[in-house]
Amino acid sequence: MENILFDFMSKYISLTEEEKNILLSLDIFRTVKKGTILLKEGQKTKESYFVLKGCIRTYYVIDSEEKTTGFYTEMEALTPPCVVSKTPSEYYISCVEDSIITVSNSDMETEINSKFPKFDIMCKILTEELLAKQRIDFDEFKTSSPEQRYLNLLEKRPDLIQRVPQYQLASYLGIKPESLSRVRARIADKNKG
Amino acid sequence: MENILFDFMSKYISLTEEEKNILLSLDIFRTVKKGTILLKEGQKTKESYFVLKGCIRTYYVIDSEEKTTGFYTEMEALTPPCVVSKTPSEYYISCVEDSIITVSNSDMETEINSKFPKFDIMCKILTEELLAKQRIDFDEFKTSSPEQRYLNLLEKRPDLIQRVPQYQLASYLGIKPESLSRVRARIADKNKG
DNA sequence: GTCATTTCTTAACTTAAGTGAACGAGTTGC
DNA sequence: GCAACTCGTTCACTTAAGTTAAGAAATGAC
Repeated sequence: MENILFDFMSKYISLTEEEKNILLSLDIFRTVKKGTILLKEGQKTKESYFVLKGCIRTYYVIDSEEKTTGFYTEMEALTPPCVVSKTPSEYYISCVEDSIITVSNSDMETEINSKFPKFDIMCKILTEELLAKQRIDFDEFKTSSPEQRYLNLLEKRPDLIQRVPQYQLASYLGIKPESLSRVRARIADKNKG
Repeated sequence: MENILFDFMSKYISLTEEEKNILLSLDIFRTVKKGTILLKEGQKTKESYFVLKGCIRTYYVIDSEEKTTGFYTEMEALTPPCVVSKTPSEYYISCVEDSIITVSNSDMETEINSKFPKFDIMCKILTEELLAKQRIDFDEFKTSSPEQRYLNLLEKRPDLIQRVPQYQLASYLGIKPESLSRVRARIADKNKG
């Protein structure tokens, strides 16, 4: 379990055994059951998450309807905007599957960053990469139709379509579940002839 | 002109006269005419932009149609994703209005950051804030209809609707110019009675 | 296993966005 | 001034998404 995290980190920085031990002593690993709610709307938190195994999602409740806006799977990190803005959360975070994650809080990160410049450098690189990736995702979303977005997802994250309920995928694609059903039917038709 | 930048920076860090002079010596200020293209598709660059006055936009050309995905106005910074990924740019950047901007390259930033830890801290805060803000913008986009998105823009960036051509706003809202015309007509109707 | 609940699909209908074309207002160039 | 262009709007028509409702399929609880 720990090795998954260290392997990931080794892509960005090299870690000594001592540094690894300090990370381990922080007791950040958690196993969470499917359906567990990690964060609720209105709640304040300083916690960030990193998914080692499984899948978590972010969703809003608008007019008593769930609107899923993000899925985080293996090797993906999530720092809720409310941690940065220091305001109550606008959305929920819950586990789509039984998952293994790390949970760290921002005070803890500040302390580690000051002790280990390496760690700080890694965070900076990760944040910049994430910003660029998210910018591109948003651009793709804006410039394509629901059907194109579904096909795009099928190509880039085919696993999501298998492991996540359709109604959650629908709002992730910016449409209603009924529309997603039709999109899928339309595509299946085309592939037949 | 310089003071606009220093005032902005002073919200995050305090600068000595010496530090200000070093920044000035880098010769990063540019005035650019409306229509100037700062970056072309396929081009490689290490440049980041910060708008002191005016407006620049990012757009893709897809099937020989412009798709505008972002506008950057006073006190907004833009580091193209291609600078982070070190690949050719997927989009264009051009000036919507005569503008005053700063142009800095990533080597320069690396050097300043290593000399002035303060600057590095500011960059980190800015990047994290931007990531959170962008995440929320994307979520709002996904969870709302074209009409709601237009109303949202009217509330949050009313200036944009005045200073930017409608056809550029349309793709920014994820729709065609004809649809934006209808949305506007619909809203005007509602306000009459 | 059965029952209850949740999730997915289908259908009929409504509403809005995409498409192709035309028109007028406003610019720009010469 | 006039022609050429750009831009925004409108229209008629097509296509697709939203809505409401019903039922089938899958899942979970016991």
